[in-house]
Amino acid sequence: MLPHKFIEQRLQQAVTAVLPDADVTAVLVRPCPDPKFGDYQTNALMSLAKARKLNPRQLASDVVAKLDVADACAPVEIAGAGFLNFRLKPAALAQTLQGAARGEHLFSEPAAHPRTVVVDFSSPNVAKSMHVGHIRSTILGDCLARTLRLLGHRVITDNHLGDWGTQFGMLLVAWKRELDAAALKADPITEMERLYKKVSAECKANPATLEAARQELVRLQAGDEENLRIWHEMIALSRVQFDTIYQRLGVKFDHTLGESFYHPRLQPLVQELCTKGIARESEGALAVFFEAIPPLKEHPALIQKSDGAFNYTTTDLATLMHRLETWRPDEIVYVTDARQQLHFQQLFAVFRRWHPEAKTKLAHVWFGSILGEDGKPFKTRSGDTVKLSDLLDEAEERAYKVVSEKNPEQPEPVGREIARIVGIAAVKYADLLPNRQSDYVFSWDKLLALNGNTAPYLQYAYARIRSIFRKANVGQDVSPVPTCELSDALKLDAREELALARHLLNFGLVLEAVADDYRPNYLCNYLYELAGHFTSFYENCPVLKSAPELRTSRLVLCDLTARVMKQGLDVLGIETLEQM
RNA sequence: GCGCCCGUAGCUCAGUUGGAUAGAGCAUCUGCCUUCUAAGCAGAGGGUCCUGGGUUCGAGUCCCAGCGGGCGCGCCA
Repeated sequence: MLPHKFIEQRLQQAVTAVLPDADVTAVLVRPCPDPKFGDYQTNALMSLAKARKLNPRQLASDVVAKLDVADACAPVEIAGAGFLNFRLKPAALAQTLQGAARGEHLFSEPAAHPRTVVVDFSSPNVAKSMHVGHIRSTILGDCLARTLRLLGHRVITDNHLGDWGTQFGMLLVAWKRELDAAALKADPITEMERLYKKVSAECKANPATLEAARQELVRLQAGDEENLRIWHEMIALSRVQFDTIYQRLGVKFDHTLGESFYHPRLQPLVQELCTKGIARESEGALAVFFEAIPPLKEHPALIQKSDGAFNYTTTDLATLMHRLETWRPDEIVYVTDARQQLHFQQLFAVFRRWHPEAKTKLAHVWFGSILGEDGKPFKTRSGDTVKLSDLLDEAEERAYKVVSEKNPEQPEPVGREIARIVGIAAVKYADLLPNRQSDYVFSWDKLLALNGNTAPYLQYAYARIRSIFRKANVGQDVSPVPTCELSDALKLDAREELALARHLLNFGLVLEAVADDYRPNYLCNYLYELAGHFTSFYENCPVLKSAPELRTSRLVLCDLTARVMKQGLDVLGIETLEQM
């Protein structure tokens, strides 16, 4: 068991011994903010004492009297207003590191109670190009899925494609009237976007075109053969584009069930909501009202439009039901931008009223916008949305410039491959580093900066470690992370060694925090600190030139750092490089 | 009008159940490459955490009011 878990368990037992009816789930152990206090601390006793009007220092000393952590810690210290400070015994620290070096763990433990979690993210629209608006959902969602998987949960990723709706009526009109077959063949998305742009302008100007679009949509929904064929073709062409992007990003989905998949379920669903008295007629449409929920009182959810068509609340309800029936998840996570908060509040509220018995946790994980350097929504110079493929191309191109400047003698193909990995990593990292709820300003210079909290910096730290192993002649180059020989005792004496070692132990804690709060930026910051601790160690503690025993000990530390860095970056969806 | 979010160093941003002396990068300044990749390290300066109240042992974090900004608010998704 990892030390902090051990301490936490013993601490909770001690608290229970002193206060048998206390809820100990919030009695947690955290790393100390300053190493001078120790390795771990708890401040839970102070809030516990406050809630019960006890003297916090007295409670702390009562708990300490019942607390036995001597296996792992030096005597526990009561500090300040009632903190408990824990200091790991050197043997406990070394033992944990050695367990990791033997491959028994990598500073995290599988969840005690694995859950089934559906993660819904990305969701691009058919016949349109993926653009910057999809990048955060895609990258965040993928990262959360990876984190949950690493922690031992059963994760199902589902890409809810926008493949149904009014836009297809318009597209069908334009497709039939003025499709440029050659252009379609050359660049399908651009042609479909051209068609859509043209016809949607026409619809605004000319009611007859709008009516024609409506009729095409009705025919499509009624199963008209030609319309279905065209629609299928649009989906197939779009998915080629999506798959290309996902491949570049290293993102995979277990399922891609578009909106159209749920179409047959919508009518019965609406029927049921009406029969159960949950939905009712309002201004010609069918709506669910939330009189009992103050924030939603003024915001009923429409589930059928006055023209009889369904909207996205209806589809999302059907999707939700399908997921419950198919996968029986404990939790469903929706990764979308902030503007959809009201929608998800409504969706969840309808569902709770419909199925009050359901225990499934529903989480809307929302994020802010990507802004240009002018502080306005990120656009190209000409004012168009930035295509994701262009963005990734530019990232790789800019990364190549940096790479070849740093390493001019590198053969071009090698440089290109490094640039690909660095460029994609930089874009992803820039997206994961800010608190997801804040808007962030997209800046190439910051993204690809070689110093500061960026992907290249982390990758560089990793590459430096790997370089040590090449020079050390331990392990083979084919194995990205060789296991090095272990001595029985790690020698952790230098300040830099201890700081690095202690930081390694916190990896699992951070992963859990990421999963609990859906915030990958915690992991970004952890890895940045890890890289910082490592480079300090690297500057001050020679590895290869040290005496044999110390050399081995330091190689172990290097190896563990590399493994955590690689695993951490992998969770962020970022590849590592053996050489930069 | 109502709701959600934001306001932290010159700039861009972190800030884990409220917790110990508010952090990082950039920019400015000072050192460090015959030594495992200097894409680096060590150090310095720089703060009314928007304002004003409140809660309490303790508030950047919670509550109330105000100011400034972004977004959303029935038939788009």
